Amino acid sequence: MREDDSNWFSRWEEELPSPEELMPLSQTLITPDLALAFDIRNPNSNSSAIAIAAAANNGGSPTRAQAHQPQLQQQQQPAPPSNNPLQPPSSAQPNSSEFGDSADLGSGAAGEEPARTLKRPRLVWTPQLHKRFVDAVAHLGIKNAVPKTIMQLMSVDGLTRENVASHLQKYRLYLKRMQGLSGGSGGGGGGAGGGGLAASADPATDHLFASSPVPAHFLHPGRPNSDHFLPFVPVATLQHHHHHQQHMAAAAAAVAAHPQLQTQYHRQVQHFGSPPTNGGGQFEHPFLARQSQQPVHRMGQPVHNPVPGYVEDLESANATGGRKALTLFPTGDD
DNA sequence: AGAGAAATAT
DNA sequence: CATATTTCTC
Repeated sequence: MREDDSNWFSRWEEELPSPEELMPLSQTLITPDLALAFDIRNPNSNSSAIAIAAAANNGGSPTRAQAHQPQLQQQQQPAPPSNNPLQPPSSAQPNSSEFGDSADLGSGAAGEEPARTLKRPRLVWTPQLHKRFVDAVAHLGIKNAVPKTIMQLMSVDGLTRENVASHLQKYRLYLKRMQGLSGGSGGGGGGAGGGGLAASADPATDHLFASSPVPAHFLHPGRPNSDHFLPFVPVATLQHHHHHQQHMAAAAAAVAAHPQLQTQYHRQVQHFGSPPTNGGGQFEHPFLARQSQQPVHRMGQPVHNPVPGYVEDLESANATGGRKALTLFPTGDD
């Protein structure tokens, strides 16, 4: 499996770029937290590139649009209303900013602990997040691909075992499905491979998974077949005539979440943001005190979150310089 | 205690 | 309706 090790390493970067990923703005600016810590004031202070994935469930909306997933990307800034509009992700450069922000899982460790019993908002599995998930699983191997390990490997703050477990379940199902129609009959080896889009039982579900290339042998353990799947990312299901600003809000893996108690109208936001860290695994950042937690406002009010919720690139990719992205992972293959 | 699968909620 | 969350069981 050493081979894999080296492989995944290089693969990691390759798999990073996704059409969808590029679309959303993945600009990483100075986080409010950071700014505060450094006492820096950015004129543009729209820094908080908070990608808020709001899942608007229209229960009784007259508007009957197809099953869309209205995910809004909002960037709110704690500062004055003078908000700067979104900036086009002009630079397609991978943000190598790795700042660990503290995710408040509904419980601020910063001195405010409203309630730890608060229910966690819905987690939005963005392609990126999923990618990370897949990567983790891939690196771990199906064998060790257990929720706990995966979760730990992902180092995604806010992610809980349940989340992973649940997703893992789905993922396995997806894989199984793929196996079924790809190699099932006749051994057309790799029929569904590249395109893989040919037959999809669940367009929506598959779509997400399709976003991330299957590491490889995922489909058939025991057979180290290096069937390379084409990096071809099926952008299927892109049949929207309207140009919306929405799309996959996937700027980053996560978004700021905060306990907004909305009965039915849910705009749950999730805040994540734990980069793979460096050096040694996952540590806490001595700096960046978490002063997230904003006072709970009454609902109905546009809550600006002073929360240091910002997104950033998931992976730190490469860097010849000398930074190791996700490394030192106990691949633990015995 | 943890993982897997199913059921439920949103 | 699909997805994610929650619960139960092994």
